[in-house]
Parts: sequence; C-alpha cells; structure tokens
Amino acid sequence: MVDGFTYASPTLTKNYWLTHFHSDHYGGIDKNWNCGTIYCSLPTANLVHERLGVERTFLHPLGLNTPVVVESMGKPVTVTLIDANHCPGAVMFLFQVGKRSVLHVGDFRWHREKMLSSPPLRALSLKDPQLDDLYLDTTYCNEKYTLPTQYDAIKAAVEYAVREVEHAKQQRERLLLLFGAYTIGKERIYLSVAERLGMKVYVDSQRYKVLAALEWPKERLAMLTTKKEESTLWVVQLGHINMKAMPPYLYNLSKAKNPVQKFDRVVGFRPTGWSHKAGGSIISTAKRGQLTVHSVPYSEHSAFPELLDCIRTLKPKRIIPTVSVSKSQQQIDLLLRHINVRQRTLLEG
DNA sequence: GCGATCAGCT
DNA sequence: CACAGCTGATCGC
Repeated sequence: MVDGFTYASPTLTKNYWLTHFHSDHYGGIDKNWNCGTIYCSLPTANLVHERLGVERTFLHPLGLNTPVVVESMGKPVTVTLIDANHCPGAVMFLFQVGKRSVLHVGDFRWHREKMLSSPPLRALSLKDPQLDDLYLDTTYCNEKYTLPTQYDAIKAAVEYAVREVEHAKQQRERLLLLFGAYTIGKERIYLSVAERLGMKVYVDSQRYKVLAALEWPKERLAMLTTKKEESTLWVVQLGHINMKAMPPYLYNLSKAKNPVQKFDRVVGFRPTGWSHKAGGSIISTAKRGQLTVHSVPYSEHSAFPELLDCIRTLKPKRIIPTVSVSKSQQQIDLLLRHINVRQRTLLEG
C-alpha cells in the first residue's frame, strides 16, 4: 500500500509505504497510527514523527539505492528507494517480487541523468523486458505542459532578484524579497537566490523546525535565520504571494497599535508550474503600486516531454496514472500516441 | 474553549 | 483546472 493511509487497516497489510511528506499523500496518518510499519526516507520519517506525532517504533526509514528485502504476505519483496527529484525526502519505490517489477514514482520530476545515476534504476533501464507496472505522476500529462528545466527557472529567478536589489540600491529603496513555498518544496529557488546575493533567509520558527528535520548539511541550515532583522529575503506560504496578501509586509507586523512602515517595496516570487505560458520570457510579472509579483514556472513535477522520456527509458508493460484518475485512460492514450508517433517518425526517417 | 472534520478558496 | 495546502464554519466534547 503506497500513499494509501486512508485505506489502512491492520488486517489488510502490515507494510505501508510513504513517498514524501505532502498532505495529499500522508492523509490518514495521525498520532494514533497503529496499522503497521511505515517505510520511507529518513527526512520523511523525521517529519511524520515530529509533525504528526507517530511513534518511532512504527517508522522504518530506509537509505537510497540500497535494495532491502521485506516479508509481505509470506513472500520476500525486494524494495529500493530512489530519489524522486520532488521535495526533500521524496522517493520512488521499486518493488521486485520474483520476476515481477513495479515502480511507484510517488510525485517526481523525471531527470534522465540524475535518475540513471541510481544503479538499480540504470540496471532496470538496460534490461529487456524491463518494468511490468509503472505508477506514474501524471500531473502535467498533456502536450500543453512544457516547462523550462528547474535550472533555467532558477537562473531566471536569480537574475530578476539581482536586478531588483540593484534597482533598489540606486533608488535608495528599502526592498523586501518574498519567496513562496510549501511546507516542504521549492527550497532550491530561495537558497540559490540567497547564495547569489550573499543574504540569509528568514523563515518563521515553525518552518525552521521543519527544515531542521531534513538532515541537511549544517552549512545549508546555517543560511537560515528566525530573526526578521537579519534578512530582507523572507520565505512565506505560497498563498501570500499575491496583491491581496502582500500589503501587510510593507509594515511592521507586530501587534503595535500604529503600524510602522518598514519597506518601500515588496517583491514576491511565485514558484508554480501552472503559471507558465508558451513563448515569451520565462518569468511573468505583475505590478501594482509598491508591490510586484514575479511568477516563476518552477515545478517539482515532470513536464510532458519528461514523462515521454521516462516511459521511453523504462518501457513499462503497463502504466497506472496516480493523478486526476478520472481521466486516467485519456492520459495513457495520449502518452502512447506520442510514443507511437515518434517511433513511426524514426522508422520513416 | 479545544480538537477534528469539512466546504470553500487560492 | 491542477497541487498543496490554508482559512473559517460546524460539530462533538
């Protein structure tokens, strides 16, 4: 049972698998969990314990790229965790039972070089026949979802941030940079900007606790501060990066009766794959008075061309979509149609 | 007044 | 609309 905790029951199975710590995947886990062992990565296990109150005895963290054997329903199952290139701690599960192999990607952003650097996955890509079942993150399973690489999206965001800071310096403006993020996810974009600008990153104490649970190297954790005065680069929830929620950030947010203006301009960065328009520049910008919002098409899900490369590489016998399951058949048809068109083109060419 | 659950919103 | 939540209303205690 992968990411299916709302269906959990002690009679069903004792082995549960959690791909990553996002609420739509861990739903069903709470502090009273007692249905069996939850296997996951170490960062995910830390968060399930600290944020959801599950006892460590129920949590079984596993390392990456190292096959382990778990007894399930009287049969030995070999399982390998592979980095999913999604949020911190996110993994894919490769299950092998006898001759049968199943890959559940959880949520993932396919990256050919990164993923084939995992020995078990590279071995799988070289075998023939390869994979029986592929449980696929079909979030962007449509031709219209072509996204820039994460590298290019981050590069664009860094350039915009540098330009904003230089402009503010010339104008002697007090500038606040805001970066939207989920509970976990979207860290690379604000860490890259902070590194380039030589700034610390302000996070509130709750977010600091979460990020401190991710087993980061200490130099990366040391880029963070929980004191607002120590940085003008702040991380806030994604829902605050809009014209309605940003005005309060111009002012002192304390409970003081008379708010004191602290900044002349607030510039928010909104990292989301949904904002992307084909053609034109990578980042789109909206301005109103002292507020600016830069939408950055930075995604932690695979774009459509990446999904095609994934299935061409792994050649699964069967694909099972895990996102917007109501249109699952159309999603598979679309993938297969593109694969077939490409194969025909190659043959004719 | 508290937590759990759910509709509504972004 | 999707994702990954957050806010506010309602319910049970």
